[in-house]
Formats: sequence, C-alpha cells, structure tokens
Amino acid sequence: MDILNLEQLRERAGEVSGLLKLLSHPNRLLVACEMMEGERSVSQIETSTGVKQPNLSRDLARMREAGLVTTRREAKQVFYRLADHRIEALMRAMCAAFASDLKPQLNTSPSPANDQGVTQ
Amino acid sequence: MDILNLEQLRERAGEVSGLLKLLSHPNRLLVACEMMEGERSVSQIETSTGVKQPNLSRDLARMREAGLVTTRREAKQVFYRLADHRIEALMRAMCAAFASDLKPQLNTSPSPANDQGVTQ
DNA sequence: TATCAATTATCAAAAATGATAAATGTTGTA
DNA sequence: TACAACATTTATCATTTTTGATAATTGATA
Repeated sequence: MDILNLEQLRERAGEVSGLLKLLSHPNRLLVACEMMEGERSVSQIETSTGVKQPNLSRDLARMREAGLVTTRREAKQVFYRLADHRIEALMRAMCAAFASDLKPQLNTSPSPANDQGVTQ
Repeated sequence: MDILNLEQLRERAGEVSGLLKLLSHPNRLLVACEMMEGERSVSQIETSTGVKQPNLSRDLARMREAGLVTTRREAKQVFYRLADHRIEALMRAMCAAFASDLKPQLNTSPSPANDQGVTQ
C-alpha cells in the first residue's frame, strides 16, 4: 500500500495517464515548464520554446481541453497558465525528481558552487 | 526561475518526456503503480492489471529499455521493479499530486492503517 | 520432452507528429 | 463601416508511432 493505493489509481489511470501523455512530448513539456514561472502568451511560448505556432496552438488546445492549463485573453493576446495546484505540484515534483541525479543541485547533495537555490 | 530552470530542462526535455511517455498509458501507469509496492513478476502484474501478457511484455520491455524498471530472474519468473529513487520519487509525487484533491488519504491525513512508512 | 513463464513477431486500426495553408478574432485607423 | 495588421486557431495532409490482438518462439524446470 502506498500513498495512493492501486485501486484508486486504477479508477483514475485513464485520467492521469491522459494528463501525463500531454507532458510526454518534448515540446509540451517545455511549454509546461515555461508556465511554471507564470502565465505566458502564445507568442512568448513560441519564442522561448521554438515550437512553430500552429503546432503550438494545437498542443495548447489539447492541454486546455485536458484541464492542464487555463487561458485568459488580454486584447490580442491569449495568456496560458498551469491550471491548478495539482499540475504545479506535479511539475515541481518532476523537476525535483529528474534534476536530482543530473547535477548536484538539489537537497540530496548541497553544492556550494551552485547558485540555483532549490526551494523544496 | 523555478526549481529546475528551463535551460536545463530543455536539454533533458527529450529524455524526461520519453520517460513520461512510458507512464502516459493507462496500462503502463498501472504497472508502475503496482511496482511502487515492491517487485512483481510478470504474471503477478498480468493478474493485477489485467493487461494481456504479450502486450504487457512489450510494455515492460520498453520500460526496461528506457531505464524505468530493472529486472531479476528467479527460475522461470522475471521480477520487475522500479529502476531507482528518481522513478520512485516521481511516482510518489504523481500520486501525491493527483490523490490530494480526490480523497483525503495522503500525508495530509495520516492513516494509521498504512504500515508502509513513506520515506519522503 | 512436456510444461510453465516470458518474449518476440506480425498485422491492421488508431493516434500523434510536423509542415503548410486557410480562417478566425481583436485592435487601430481611415 | 471597411480595412489592414497582428495574434491565435483551425483545417488538411503525409508520415510515423502506438495500440491491441494473435501466433510463434525462446528460456527454465522437472
């Protein structure tokens, strides 16, 4: 028995795996990471990630429909952000999990040379 | 700037998204969840998840090749387990993120019936 | 060799991807 | 209003990948 027991996750396997699928592509993962720092317009995301706009828009639409992100329109621009605390928590957890063994920059091995304070 | 900055994740976006892709299918997600509780034989996983063996084996092979799980052979049976602490941490984080707003059964509400102390 | 456990091979159907073109919606301006 | 410019979305297509099912194969044990 772990944090979430299998039975519960079985019920939600489809839902959760659907969300994960949207994070399982380099472009969309970058997009989601970009939004960890706050809301971003489509143009901003296009510039920072290098994903071509039509494909980016389609990816954003999928993420929107899945409830991964929400939008806000301001004049011509549409701003995207991570939908809720669950998603933010997942992103942080992913970063924590996968950053930890790449470079010593996490709580596991305090590196003085690293100026990138990790908040968890 | 967040826990893992975008530049680092960009470098690893392919790698990480590749791992996520393997968790982004209901069957494989269930398989991974099953292994959160310890190593499991292919037959055990087949039984508990209901995934047909050939497809399960193929999925397990992909997870193996991606470094998500490792194996140990004992007589006729092959036992699978999550590869390392990163993966375990990711799974726990996912469960935490997605269980938290479903039912209060997380660290937020200590359940005495849970005998498997969670190490994070 | 017979049996059990697991893997590999094969195939058709479904879905995802990247590229390009066309169509929206919004704002400012004549 | 009409129109142009910008930001975003939708449509379309060929290619690749994934999927679920079935059959065949390998490996280990008695």
